[in-house]
This record gives sequence, C-alpha cells and structure tokens, in this order.
Amino acid sequence: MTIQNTVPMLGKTDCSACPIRHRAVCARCEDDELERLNAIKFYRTYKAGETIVWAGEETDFVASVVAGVATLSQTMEDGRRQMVGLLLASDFIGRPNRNTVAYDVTAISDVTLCSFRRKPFEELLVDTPHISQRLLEMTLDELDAAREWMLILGRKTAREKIASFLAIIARRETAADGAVAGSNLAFELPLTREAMADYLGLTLETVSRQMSGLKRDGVIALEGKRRVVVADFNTLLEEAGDDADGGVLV
Amino acid sequence: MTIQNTVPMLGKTDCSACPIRHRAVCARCEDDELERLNAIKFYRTYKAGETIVWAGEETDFVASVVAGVATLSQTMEDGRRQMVGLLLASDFIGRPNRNTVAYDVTAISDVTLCSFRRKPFEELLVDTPHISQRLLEMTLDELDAAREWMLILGRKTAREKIASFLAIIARRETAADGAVAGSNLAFELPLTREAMADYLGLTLETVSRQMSGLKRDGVIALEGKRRVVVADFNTLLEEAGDDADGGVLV
DNA sequence: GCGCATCCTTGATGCAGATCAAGCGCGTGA
DNA sequence: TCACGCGCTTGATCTGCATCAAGGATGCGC
Repeated sequence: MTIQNTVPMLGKTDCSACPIRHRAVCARCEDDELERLNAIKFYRTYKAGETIVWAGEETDFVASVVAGVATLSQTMEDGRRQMVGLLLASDFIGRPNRNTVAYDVTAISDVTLCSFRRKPFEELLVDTPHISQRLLEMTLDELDAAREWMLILGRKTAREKIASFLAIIARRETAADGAVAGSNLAFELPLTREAMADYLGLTLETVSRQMSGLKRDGVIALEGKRRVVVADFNTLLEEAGDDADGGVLV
Repeated sequence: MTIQNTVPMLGKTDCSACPIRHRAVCARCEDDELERLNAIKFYRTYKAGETIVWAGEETDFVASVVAGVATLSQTMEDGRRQMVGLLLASDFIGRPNRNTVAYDVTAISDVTLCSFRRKPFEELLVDTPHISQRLLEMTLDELDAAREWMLILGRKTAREKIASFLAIIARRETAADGAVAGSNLAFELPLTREAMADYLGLTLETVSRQMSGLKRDGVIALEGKRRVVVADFNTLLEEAGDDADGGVLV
C-alpha cells in the first residue's frame, strides 16, 4: 500500500527543511524515526475561520501546526464560549488513544497542519520513546500554561487579564526571534477583540475599553488595530499583576 | 546502598495491597517494573493544613497521593489565590525533568504520599514505557480537566460554578463505588467553603449563599456542613449549565 | 465610487458578585 | 463551665464588568 497522493493540497516536504522540526512532537527524533513519521504524514491546509474538528467528532488523525493559528474552544448551549487552547506553530492537535476531541478546533488564520494517520501514529508512540517523551513534555507545558490561564480567568481584573494576555503573546511571538525582555518590542495580535474576549472570559467591549485604557496610560502603543508596541515589558508585567522579575513560564 | 529506613513514618508496604495500585502512575506496571519502583519508593504523611511543597522550591522527589486530599494553588502578591489543581487518591505530584513545582502543594486533609526519588524515577521513565505511557495518559486527563475548569472560571455564573463543582466531586468521589448517575447519591465535600471559593474564583460568602440557594431550591440537601445529598443528578447538571446527558469527562 | 460586511470604539445603564459587617454553632482546651 | 477560634451564614451596600446601543474605520466586490 502506498500512501502517496492521499493529499490534494501539498506534497510531502523534507522534514529537515521544516520550520518546526526542532520544536514539534518530532523534535527529538533520529533520522530513522523521522523516516517512519514521514511515511504516515500528510499536509493539509485550512482557511481562516474554517473549523478543523467539531467537538465530539471522530477523527482519524493527529497533527502538528506547521503555520498559522488555531484555537480550542468550548461553547455552552446558550452560546457562551470559552477558549481553552491557543495553538501556534509546533503545537500538537489530538489525543492519542482517543478518537474524539472534546473541543472545537478552529483555524483563526490560514493554517497548515502536518497530520499523521492516527493508528500508525499510536503504534509509533509505543515503540519510539523519543516521540512519546517529547509528547509528554509538550503536554506538561500545556498543563502549566492552562494553570497560569486559570489564575487569569479566576482572579484577575479585566485590565490585568489584557496585560497578561499581551505578555503571553509577546513571549510566544518573540520566543523564536530571541528578543530581549525589557527592551522595546512589538508584535502582531493573532486574535480579534472577540477572540481575545473568549480567551479571557470577558466581552469584546471590555477588551476594547481596556486596550484603550492601556494605550491611554502609555503601557502600550497601537499601530493599526492589531500591532502592539510595548515600551517597557516590566511595566506590562506589573499591570498583569505578575512578579515583574519572576519569569512565570507560559 | 540500601534505601531502608529513609522514612521514619511508614515502612514499605506491598504494592499488591496498595489501594491505588491500578489507578496511579504504576497502574500498568508488570511485576518486575513494580519491583524497580518499589526500590525507590518511600511513604510520607502530612497533617491537614501542612504545605507539602512551596511554589518554586526545589524538590528531590515526585509522588502519588495514596490517601487524602491535596491542592495546587497560586497566590498573587496581594493575596488573591486561585486553586489550579485538586489532587485525590492516585493523582501524581511533580514534574519529571524539572526539579521545581510552579505551585504551592498543600495537604487539605491528612495526606499519605508514595514518593519516589526524582533521579531514579526519571531513569525509570526512560526505560519503562508502561510508566511513561501511564503518566502521559494521566497528564492528558488532567489537561482535559483543566480545560473544563477554564470554562467554569471564565463563563459560568456563581450558581453554575457551585453546581459544576458539586457534579465534579460527586463523580470523582463515587467513581470508585460505581454509583449510578441519576439515582440518589451522597458524598462528603473535601473542601471548606473558602477552598471551594479558591477553586471557583469566588468569595467564600458567595459560595455560602449559592449553596444555600441550591438547598432552598431542593437541588441538594445538606447533612451538616459537609455532607451533600443529591436527589437528581441530572437536575444538578442542568444547574451546572452542562448538557444533562452528554457526559463531559472530569 | 458606492454599498456592505467586518472589526472596532465609545457611551449609558443595570446587575451579579465583591466587600464590609455582624452573628451563629460547634469543638477544644483551660 | 466558659472562653475562644474556626467554619459558616446572612444582611447591607458598593462596584466592575455586562448589556444595550450607536457609530466610526477599513477593506472588498461590483
């Protein structure tokens, strides 16, 4: 059985040229392990706004985000929505040994996934410790991030929530660049005001008001609606209610 | 090197008699793997109210909760506190390959831990796939629980939060008993009103008021302060804002 | 260039839950 | 037996954010 041409969108590209090669679930793989992953992988793209998986839906794949931004979210019957995961490049989608996801997975920008067929991936997990170790590490990181997020949702004020969110995005967006905290830094918001509200447990009006407030008080500057310039990162952290030095991991 | 008598409190007990043998991180171990775990384990007890680990503190062990209830929580500089984890029997404490915990770990009742020295445990993790697989599975379960919790914190009303909490506890406390949902069920609250407030992002006064409200409306009955009787579990789920049937996992 | 949709901002008003305050019930130790 | 502390309840008041409402900016198709 060949697996060629299972994907209309994109052919296979060489893993060694992959932008997430050293951060994704395959980060620690040796060449032979990579070869086995390569045999079951296929690329797939989604347009901004498209739903990748509906909550409860069965899926026969798991995947790494290669490019773009996706969200995990839950919706209550009356429409209240809470984002519970923000997936950037190298993040993992899906749960091994369970063929449904409990949350809606939505492409927020155009998204490219490196997908793996579920069954063979689960088999790989059993006899490729480098993959399962990396997956455990990534899952623990996500759990830490979720717990940080819980403090934000449960105990922070609207202004602190916005500042915390900006700090989180600043760190994630600039992590690759190796930008220095404290120095002047700028980044693009990956979310609309409404999506920020869903992230933070607020309404979009409150998000907008607090953004304006932080701008008025000189904590941030805006270039257009989406580009944020942070003059002093420590000031932002103070606004977030975090210890200005103790770098809480995100 | 012998490891005997490292523990004043309790000698080693036989794993086969252990109450969490088939639920904890060792659940899938074969006899020989259990033997290796046994060689690095030691029991330890904490009194109710004692802090097991302070946030940021270095620890040289990881552990399973054998009996009792512990919490993970974060505290802001001004004293605001958010619980981010509730650890019951069989839950795991600590993060492999990192010697600090980011949260305060506190014994809420008298707690017994089955601890493992960190270094040898990490080595075991590498060459005992049954342990690392189980740990991955438990971590994914915790992540799911954290995400459910995020919806509660971000979008639910005080009454829904209380009902959700009661439903979660009901499920966890009665999971072992195999009690049937829908039927009359009763359980003991493992937390004070204040700890419930920290769990739910509320004040203790609001917790108290909402408990009174649910009691007044016949959703629950109280025997003393801590024992809760639920007449109809589906009614409780409706109050929680959950789909009354769709069993969301906890 | 015009109409329309999407995203965002700002203002006015209302309410859920926080805060401040008082007191009850029960267990414990002197 | 009483005093004390702790966990909990309930009442009165305040306030931060939601809600309701209107309008501005930008981009896109025709």
